[in-house]
Amino acid sequence: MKIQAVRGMQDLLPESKAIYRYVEDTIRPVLKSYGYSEIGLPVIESTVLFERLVGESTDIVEKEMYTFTDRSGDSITLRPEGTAGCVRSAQQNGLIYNQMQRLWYAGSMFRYERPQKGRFRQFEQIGVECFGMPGPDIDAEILFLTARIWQELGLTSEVTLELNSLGNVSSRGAYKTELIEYLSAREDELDEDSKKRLQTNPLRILDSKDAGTQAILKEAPLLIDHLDDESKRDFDGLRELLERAQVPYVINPLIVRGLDYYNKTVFEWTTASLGAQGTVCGGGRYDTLVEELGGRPTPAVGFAIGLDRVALLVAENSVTDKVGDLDLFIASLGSEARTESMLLAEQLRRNFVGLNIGVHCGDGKLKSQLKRADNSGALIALILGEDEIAAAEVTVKPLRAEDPQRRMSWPALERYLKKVFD
RNA sequence: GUGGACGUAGCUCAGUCGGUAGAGCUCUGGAUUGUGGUUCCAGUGGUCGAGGGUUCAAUCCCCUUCGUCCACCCCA
Repeated sequence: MKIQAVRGMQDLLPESKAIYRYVEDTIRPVLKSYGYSEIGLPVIESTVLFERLVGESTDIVEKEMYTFTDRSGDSITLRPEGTAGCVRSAQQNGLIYNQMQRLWYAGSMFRYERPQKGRFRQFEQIGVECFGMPGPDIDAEILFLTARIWQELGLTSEVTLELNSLGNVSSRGAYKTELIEYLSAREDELDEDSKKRLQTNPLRILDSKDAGTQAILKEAPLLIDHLDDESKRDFDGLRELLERAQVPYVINPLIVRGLDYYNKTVFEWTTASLGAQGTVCGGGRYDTLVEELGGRPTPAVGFAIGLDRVALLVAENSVTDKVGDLDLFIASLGSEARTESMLLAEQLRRNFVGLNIGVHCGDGKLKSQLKRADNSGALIALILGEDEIAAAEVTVKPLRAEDPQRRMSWPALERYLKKVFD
């Protein structure tokens, strides 16, 4: 019986890993350009942290967490999302004591779900959390920021911004009773999940995909019509900023998000090209979370980008011109020449930092070595054989130009490389 | 967790109405004792996902299981 990867875990082979790397390398400078600082957070947290902050009745906490008892008997959980840990850390380390913070992090999250395209049990997120700013300016900023990221990745036309406001705790509470009242009258027509949610988490019924439930919801009261004055003012303010910055969006009054901690502004960036897993980025405000952890009341907003999904989009949309890994390939014939080729490579790596140099290891016909040189994308192949060793020279063979190959001494080679690669 | 489709060479896939399999790409060798990208020729490579059942005989039929994909669900 062969051992294979655990269900829901994916191996990123060099080709796809390169896409992830490209996505990260594109996003990182954008975050930096907005003045956000990177923070490193643990993959494991106390189970209670998620129970408390994400919400006991959320699906994530109820049935999707990787929870274990460690050797000392403590209940620990592989983080299913990043915000809780970030809030914990910011709080514990005093980062948000009387100050504003703009933080970001990248890493793996874990949820025990049925794997699907764009959904894995270990998945990668880039998360952003901002503390100490009540909005709506900061809300607009992170939306500008995300829009900028899609721009840089060439995904702007693939992606739509959907916006909603959940209001504050009391206006949402008032709305909730109204919604329950409305839905209870038609309970028989609801799907099974929604019936259950009527008791546990009525707002989640809003984003049900069940056709019957959707039909009933058409007539249902809308959250966005029940906002408190402050939430309404902030939401209008956010909309104005988006419009003036010409960031297109649509209002989707049914966005409620599956984590309990959100309030006021919530949003999702969605795509039509990823099937059922269309949310590529999601977030919103969570003004009560810090307090819930025992801190002072601290307004906060954040979002997470699903790297795996973005990578899928990039793979589908970008014409990734296959750039090879190497600049220079060194072929050798015979064991003496092989030793020399290793030493030459070391010397060149020392003198040409940043140049990617591959050396052929082992025996092998020159023919196949050159074939490999060609596939590596190298501009130039160097050949070292008995003749070259005897003359203290090296054969330089341009692979992408019509120039003929030439023999030259090692110092001449360095002068030549300097000319070619500068 | 529920429903459906699918698992054949490293990859993409064909095929066998039940008699143990084939193509393209890759890789290796040759045409070219030390010269790639185009050709041409040849070769390596498969317990036909795993386990069990029916049968003289199973890659094919049946059951179970694992995995993948799609939808539900969930959300990034």
